[in-house]
Amino acid sequence: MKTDTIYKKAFNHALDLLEQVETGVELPTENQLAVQLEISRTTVRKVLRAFIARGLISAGLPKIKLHSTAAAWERYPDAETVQISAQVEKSFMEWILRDDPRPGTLINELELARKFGIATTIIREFLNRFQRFGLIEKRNNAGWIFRGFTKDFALELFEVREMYELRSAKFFAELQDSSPIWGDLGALRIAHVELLADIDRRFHDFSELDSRFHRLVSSASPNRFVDSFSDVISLVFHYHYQWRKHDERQRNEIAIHEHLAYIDALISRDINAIEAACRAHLRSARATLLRSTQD
Amino acid sequence: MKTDTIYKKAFNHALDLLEQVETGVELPTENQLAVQLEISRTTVRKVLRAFIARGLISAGLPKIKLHSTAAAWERYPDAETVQISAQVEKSFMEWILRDDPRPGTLINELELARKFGIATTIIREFLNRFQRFGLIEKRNNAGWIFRGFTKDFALELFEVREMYELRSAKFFAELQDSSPIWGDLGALRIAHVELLADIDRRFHDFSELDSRFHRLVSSASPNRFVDSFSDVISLVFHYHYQWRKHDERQRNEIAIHEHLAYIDALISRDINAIEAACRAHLRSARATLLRSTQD
DNA sequence: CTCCGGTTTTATATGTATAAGAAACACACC
DNA sequence: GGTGTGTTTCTTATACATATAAAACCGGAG
Repeated sequence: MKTDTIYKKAFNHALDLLEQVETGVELPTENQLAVQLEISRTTVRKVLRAFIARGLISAGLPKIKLHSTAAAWERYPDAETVQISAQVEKSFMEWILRDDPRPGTLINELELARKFGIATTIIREFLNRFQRFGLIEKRNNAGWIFRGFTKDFALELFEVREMYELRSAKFFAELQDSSPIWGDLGALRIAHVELLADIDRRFHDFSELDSRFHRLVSSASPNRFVDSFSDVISLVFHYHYQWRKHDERQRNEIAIHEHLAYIDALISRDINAIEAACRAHLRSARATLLRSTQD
Repeated sequence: MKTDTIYKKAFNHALDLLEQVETGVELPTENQLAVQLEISRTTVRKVLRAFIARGLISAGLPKIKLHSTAAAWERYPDAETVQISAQVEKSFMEWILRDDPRPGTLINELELARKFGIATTIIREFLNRFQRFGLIEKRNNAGWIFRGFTKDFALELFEVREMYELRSAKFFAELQDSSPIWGDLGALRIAHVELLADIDRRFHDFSELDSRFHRLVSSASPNRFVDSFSDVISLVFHYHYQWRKHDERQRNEIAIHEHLAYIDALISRDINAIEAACRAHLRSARATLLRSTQD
């Protein structure tokens, strides 16, 4: 059966909102809440019923916030607010990082399902979607093979990444002055500088910044195939950073400097400078990745 | 339950093989047949049992081909020899071609399942895999949207295709003289010439030749991401050719000439000539595709 | 006629069941 | 001891069931 993670997440979210209003105030309509919480009215009503049952709001109409005890404000744990299908990727990647299966290892749907404590359907669905990341391969009627986090994988990944990144960077430089994307780039530059200033403590925040930056660059000229490749890169880097922790701080510091050079080149709109900065960054990112491959 | 399409296909295949030997001849072992038919021994045995039941071969060991009536040689219809999951793509694309849904149309799993006469599980699995073709998009908890065979789609597709094709062509030109791929290219050239000679009758054979040629070019420098994109192109062209039939013969004739020029450029190994021929071909392919988009 | 909340319908997410097929095991024979 | 068939076990492909969530429908009020 479908899990009620959406409801639980909405419940927590609605509780946050409710906390911020005074006792006695009227609540927004169901439709308004549905829009605000980005869920259907059906679920909003379920949340409201729960609130009423807990004595947080009045039962009649219009609904009013009531004064209530602290216990009634109990939230659902975060783990219960994510859909199973979303958890699978995490479980799967963690399994790879932990068990470090050899390239060529057979992946068994049932075994994974048992290991992760979920139904095979979900595993299958996940594997089918995950296929595009190039780390697994399907053999008809005979299961899946883990291809491994190999040198080939890294090289092939970067070959495509370089094509895409250079393409996007060139489009970026041609953006109108009036484009709001320049503002986003400025904000991102500041975020980089701030992170750099506090690098010793916050170095693991870089992974997310990295992903944001590269997505911004490609957003200058949307292309569904390029965009979808960003997911591949994000995933690989997200987990890669966890894979090789030992010089993470230093690696990230270097990467931030490269990003800053790249950002400044973009701002200068000098095509040659952009290409140089972009290539320099990719070269060093590839070298880092290659160092942690499996073969 | 799982369908027995593998068995039926193997049955037909084995019947073809059996037909070619004389009555009284001993059959290969089960293991040998398994290798030859590319299936497991379990299924080979099922086929052999069926053959025995039909009086085609002897029951004891060693198994011998018997003389039997024409009726015993009945085959399973082709439609029953493909796995359901493989049929879905066909049904789905035909649905798109026939119903011509507007971009933005909601796709309903249950409705499709009923229309195609299969379980929703399979539709879901298909949609998940099909996502990468960029024609549909998933909205969480709210089904799928058909994005349409639009101008944007064609342009984005060709942008990536051009990057990939130029890259592969360059690698191709650097292939060692001794590489067997040159032989394949020669054979493909001949196939093109032959098709051209008989273009009036065989013009629909071009679609397959097109796909073979582009795959050969990219095989010079394997890259899983590039290769996987070939599937996208093949699919689009395969169905696109069916979409706009009216000047198909002429379009294909032109494309064959472009291919020949491209092949000759590859053989010459002249980078500039290759790039020119490649771009020329892609430009015309894109123009053709654009003419049949939806908006 | 637009928005509201009550009610009903439909669709998706996830679990479970099972036949078909693959793989492993076992024993015999040359 | 390798190869062959009989037998058993395990895995995948597919169908089906059901709870949750989304969407559609509806009558009433401002």
